[in-house]
Amino acid sequence: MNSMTIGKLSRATGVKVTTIRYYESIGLLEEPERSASGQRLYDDVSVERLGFIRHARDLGFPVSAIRELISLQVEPGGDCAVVDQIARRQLGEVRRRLTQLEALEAELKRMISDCEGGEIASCLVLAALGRHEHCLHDEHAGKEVLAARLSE
Amino acid sequence: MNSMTIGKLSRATGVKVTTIRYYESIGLLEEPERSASGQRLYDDVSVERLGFIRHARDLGFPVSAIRELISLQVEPGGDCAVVDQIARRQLGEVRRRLTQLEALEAELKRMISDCEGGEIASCLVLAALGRHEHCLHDEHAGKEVLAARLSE
DNA sequence: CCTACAGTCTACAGTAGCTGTAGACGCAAG
DNA sequence: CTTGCGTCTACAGCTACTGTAGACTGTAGG
Repeated sequence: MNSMTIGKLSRATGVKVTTIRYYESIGLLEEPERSASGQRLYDDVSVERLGFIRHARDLGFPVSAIRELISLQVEPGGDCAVVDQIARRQLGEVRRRLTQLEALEAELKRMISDCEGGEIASCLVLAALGRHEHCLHDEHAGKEVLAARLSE
Repeated sequence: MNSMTIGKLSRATGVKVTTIRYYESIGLLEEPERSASGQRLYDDVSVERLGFIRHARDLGFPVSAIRELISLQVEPGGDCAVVDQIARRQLGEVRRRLTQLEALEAELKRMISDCEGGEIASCLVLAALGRHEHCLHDEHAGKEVLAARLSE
């Protein structure tokens, strides 16, 4: 018998118990069997599925994309191009963030190296944060990429 | 007279009206004067302050850090080291994310280039997502950096 | 068999950093 | 005077979870 409780599934996949229940609640994982007392019972297939979800999440795929990937997985006769497109979109996203972060790293590095210590009144980090008109977000720079929020 | 409504402040700084009100509600911006009819009235100093906040947010500083920076700004006799430390912490964060994203980019690129089209049943992107045991999150890799969520 | 304790259950609130909505009021131009 | 945008408050919603409360279950030791 290959049935396990939610805790074992959690340890097997590295996904927290609460997160597993959350995935079930939003329909990413289908509802599992229950024991007589109502505890969720999973099997090896569940480990596979949750591993897939976790890996996709770790790669930064949003839940909506994962939902799409799962629905595609279910009909194995379909065209691979859709999957490819989702992966490419994700790669584009990752590259966009990389570009942003590289710019941020450069500016932070510059700010910090300019700051030679001393009193706050003359702190160059604070000054740099104030000098917003010459930095990333110049209204006329036309680089929308940089204007996008980091956390997006 | 240099007084402006919230809409003008929004246009002057590139911060949305709703976001300005949100910043006020969480105490990042102090409550402004009001007109007789209750509309918020700002001045050039407000533009400075909001610009500072926006720039710091764009650099990825969390609101809590910005709050700290503002409170430091208010007492100009203090030591610059605290500011420096916040900036360095932020730089560390940015670099951590850069490392993660570079790894993700590599894996996504590999996944996509492996996929030569065809049917979903044999799609290598989906297969790669399933093959979680050999990828970023190998339990024994010991690289916690890579295990951290992208969206953090 | 009893007790202790870890594990599980549901349901709901909280997190960050906003965005969107509803419905009422303000203000300037035609 | 009306049109239409701007502003107001208050609250719900977003993503992807995390944390909490309070009750129940399962198991190992004594």
